[in-house]
Amino acid sequence: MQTIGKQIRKLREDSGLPLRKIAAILDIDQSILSKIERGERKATKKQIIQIAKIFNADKKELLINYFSDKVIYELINEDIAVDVLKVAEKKIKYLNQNQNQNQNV
Amino acid sequence: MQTIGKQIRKLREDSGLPLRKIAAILDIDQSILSKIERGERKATKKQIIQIAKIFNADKKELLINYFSDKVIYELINEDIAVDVLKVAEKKIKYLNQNQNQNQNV
DNA sequence: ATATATTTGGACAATATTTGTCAAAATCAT
DNA sequence: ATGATTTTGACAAATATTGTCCAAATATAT
Repeated sequence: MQTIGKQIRKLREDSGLPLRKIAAILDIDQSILSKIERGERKATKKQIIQIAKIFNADKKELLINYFSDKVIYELINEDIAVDVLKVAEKKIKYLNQNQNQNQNV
Repeated sequence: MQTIGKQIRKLREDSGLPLRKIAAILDIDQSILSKIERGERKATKKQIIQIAKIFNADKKELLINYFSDKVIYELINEDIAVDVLKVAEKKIKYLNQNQNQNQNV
C-alpha cells in the first residue's frame, strides 16, 4: 500500500529514466512530474493512463491507487472519513444494482 | 439511504418554509438551493453545517450523507469505484493508526 | 574538485471548475 | 385568475487546478 506518487516514482526509477524524459512524453514540465511523484500535486486521470502505458504497468491498479488517494485527499481532516466511505460504498452498490433506473446523486 | 439533496428537501418541507427563506439564511439565491435539493448543484460543507443548525438536525449524519454523495460523484462512471473505496478505506485506517507520523497522500 | 545531469522550489499565468446572480417561465394553492 | 413558490438557463465572479519558467539545490560521473 503506497501513494500513487511513490508508485510512479518507483516505476520511473526502475526504468532508469529521468523526470525530463517522462515529463516530455506526458507533455508537462518536469517540475510538475517531480511534484506529482512527491504528492505535492495531483496528476490527471489522463496522465495516469499514459504513465501506465509508458511503463507497461497495470492500468487498473494504478487508477485504483490514483482515485483512492484522490478520495482520501478530499476527506483528510474529516474524522468521519471511514463512515463516509462505508456509506459511499453502500450507495455505489445500490446504484450499480438499479443500473440507471435511478437518476440521482 | 437518500441523497443529501433529498434529505435537505425533506427537512425544509417538514418545516414548511419556502426556498426563499432558507436561501436567505444561507445567503445564496433561492435557485441555488433549489438545485442543491434536486442534486443539480453541490452544497458547500459550510452550507451543510448551517442547514443542520437551521433545522436542528444531526450534523454528523448530514455531513456523512454530503461527503458520501461527493465521493460518489467523483467516481461515477468509474467501473472500479467499489475497489477504489475499499482501498481508500484501508489507506485511511492506516493513516489514522500511524497518526501524523507519516506525511504523505 | 569540477563539470554535468537531475531534481526541487516558488513565483506567476492559463485554464477549468465551482459557486453564485438574475430574471423569466413553470408550477402550485387559493 | 392571483399570488406565492419553484425551476430553468444564460451569464458572471470567485476559486481551484494545472501548467510554465527558471533558478537553486542535490546527486552523479569523470
